[in-house]
Amino acid sequence: MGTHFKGTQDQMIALDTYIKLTRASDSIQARLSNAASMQSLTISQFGVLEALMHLGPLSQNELGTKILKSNSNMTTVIDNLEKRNLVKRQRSIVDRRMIEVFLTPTGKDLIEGLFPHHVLAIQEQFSVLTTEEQIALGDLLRKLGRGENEQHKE
Amino acid sequence: MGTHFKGTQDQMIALDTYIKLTRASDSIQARLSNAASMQSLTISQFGVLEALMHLGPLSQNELGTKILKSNSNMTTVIDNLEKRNLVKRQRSIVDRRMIEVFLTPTGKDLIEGLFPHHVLAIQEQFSVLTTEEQIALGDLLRKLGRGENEQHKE
DNA sequence: ATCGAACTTTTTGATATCGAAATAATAACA
DNA sequence: TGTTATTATTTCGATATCAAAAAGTTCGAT
Repeated sequence: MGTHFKGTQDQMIALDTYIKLTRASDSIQARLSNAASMQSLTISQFGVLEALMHLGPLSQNELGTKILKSNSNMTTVIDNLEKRNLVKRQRSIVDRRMIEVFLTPTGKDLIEGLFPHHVLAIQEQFSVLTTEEQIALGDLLRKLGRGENEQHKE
Repeated sequence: MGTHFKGTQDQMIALDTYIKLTRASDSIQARLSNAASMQSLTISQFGVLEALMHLGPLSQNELGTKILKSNSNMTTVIDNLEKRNLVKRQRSIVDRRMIEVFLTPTGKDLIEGLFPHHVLAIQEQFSVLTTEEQIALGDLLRKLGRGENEQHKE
């Protein structure tokens, strides 16, 4: 147990697992960020391009929901993608509050070229685990991500 | 499988597990950031104060290693903690390249007051998993965080 | 038809985060 | 003893990230 904390057994295990979760996620993220498959895209930029590739044009709000980022952050990320001519904005005709974000041909080519390499990089990162371990891990993470125990409305 | 990607079975599982890892980590982080136990501290600020509380004075470089952040980032984080009088810098006498970072009395009181609540918040987040599940999860995450398969020097 | 609630995006101001280059100090070694 | 390599921190410029407030749009309910 890598901690200097003295509490109940239950607390120590939770704290230890939390530290491992953070470290594993940060480490994987850092390794993937440096991978050639990311070119000069950030994780969020990559996530936006990937969502547009798989799902077609989306509003900024929808994109934010997909990649778990705030709306104000989406404005910034889309700004930077637009500067590089990878996406285009277009006010929605049906609901003028929304802005539809599209891949440009350049953006489409880029993400379609990078994505397969990205998958290979991920596959390699996870190759330290067997298929069964990955599935078991995914199950535990899913429970954690959903976080069902919500009886704490302070 | 929540993905729109067609690849080998192995790739799809790795990609799916990767997405779950990212989402679980982001979700937990976001919930803890909003918890009362964080007061107005960021995750990194909290991590620095916690390390200093448990380990005593450390150099910025050591702190960066502990919380997995770059040296230049540590300069910024320590700057902001210093502004709020929670830590103090002092050039090391033995090696004048280093800066020792200390908790001020205010900083010490703050982190000692917050830490137990932080542990409770983490314990609650992880209570969706049994003790055995948390231990199993920790084992898988440890392997992943270490990332042994390093035969990819391009 | 209008008023107010709800929704989408932007702006603003603060902090985080990195890599690269600059600066300063120590260590290695010839 | 110099000279070079290494190490620790800072600065700079770019991007990310959030919450809160502002601005514009739509919707609901009268």
